[in-house]
Amino acid sequence: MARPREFDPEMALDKAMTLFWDLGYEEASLAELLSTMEITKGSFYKAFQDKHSIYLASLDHYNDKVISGTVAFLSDRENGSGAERILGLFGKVAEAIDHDGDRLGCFLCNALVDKAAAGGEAEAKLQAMVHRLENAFFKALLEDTGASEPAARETARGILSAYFGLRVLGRAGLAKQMADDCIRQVGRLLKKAG
Amino acid sequence: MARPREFDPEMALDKAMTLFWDLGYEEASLAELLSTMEITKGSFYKAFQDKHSIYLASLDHYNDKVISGTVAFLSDRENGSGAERILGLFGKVAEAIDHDGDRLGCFLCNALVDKAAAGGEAEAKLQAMVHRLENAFFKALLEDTGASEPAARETARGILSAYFGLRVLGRAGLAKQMADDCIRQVGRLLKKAG
DNA sequence: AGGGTTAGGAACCAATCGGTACAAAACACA
DNA sequence: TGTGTTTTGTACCGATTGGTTCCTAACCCT
Repeated sequence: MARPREFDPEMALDKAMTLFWDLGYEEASLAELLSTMEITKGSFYKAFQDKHSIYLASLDHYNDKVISGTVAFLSDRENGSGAERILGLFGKVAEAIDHDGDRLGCFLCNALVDKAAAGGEAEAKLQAMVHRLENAFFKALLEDTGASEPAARETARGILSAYFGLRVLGRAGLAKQMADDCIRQVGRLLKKAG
Repeated sequence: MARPREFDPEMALDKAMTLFWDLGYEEASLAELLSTMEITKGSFYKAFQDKHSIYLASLDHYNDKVISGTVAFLSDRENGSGAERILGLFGKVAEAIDHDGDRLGCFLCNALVDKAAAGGEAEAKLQAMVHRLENAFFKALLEDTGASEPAARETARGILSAYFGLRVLGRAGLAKQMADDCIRQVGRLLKKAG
């Protein structure tokens, strides 16, 4: 019935997400977005409302892809006990850092700090993602130890903050030296109080 | 010998620092800088080289004022044992968050994530500040327990990541609910392995 | 009081910002 | 083969970006 679009919207969104992830909201200019998405302005504004809208869409995309993947990993009993899964997640992060030299960090963590995103819809999305992560830690902790719910909740939050801290250090380029030590400390939190 | 300047350069720098702290590098526009510093363009470019230079100066200023204050607090035996001082620091952070509703977070932490600052001189300054903090934790830990240096180093890094994580959560507006739990977990890290 | 020197402030700058308008192009369907 | 519909690309928009110029104002010192 009409001219078909020449690009895959999801692929384009994925590229946009990566750019926001790397640069933050303001620093990712429209021009850079267009070039990395490999579309032109016309297509951009037709497919995605405007810059702010595609930023929100990028947050959702991150939630759907990355956070969901992380939560799934933390929930999957095939990855070992709850504590093993949590340590496994940290191990994967550390590996990405000093194997692939990852300096992107975590989009969620970066966006939490990014003031341009703050307020309104974005903040609500971010907080929802944080709670998803927290609950994934919480459930993993509850599962393999007989810990009380309040104790597991507390530990989950401690691990959550250690997680964000590690991602900050990773982005700063310092985690290569520190990641292993940080993870061993997370391991201590997992021992018998979890 | 000449016309005296009508503003206090250190006060102005302090204002600039706070704006960068709150908004990040890009988001803090020159216009906003000028209005919060209460000077005009002429004075600005005469006293401080350009935007990037005053950003670097702001980082130094933060190091001199805030980081130094934190390190001093962590070193001062009048604030209790090493572990008590560390918990005291976290307590102060938590108090700022749910008493004054602090959403600024930590400039160091924010800047570590801010890509606009990344690379070159800024990154070196940031890493130096991180190491100052790490060493302050390390020394506090070494002091009151008879822990080995490697063990204290490891714990210091775990605490460092928990610290940054808490600051991220604080900036996200989530620490009000989580701060106490996070701190109790830090307390666990301080027990006998520190 | 006057000269030397510096700060202050406004006018101006090109470049870039995000966003819009609109015509040409490419398809589906009749 | 049109015809209607949607995508695509480009030209254009005002606003704002960081930065420079340059004249005037204000001061210290002799």
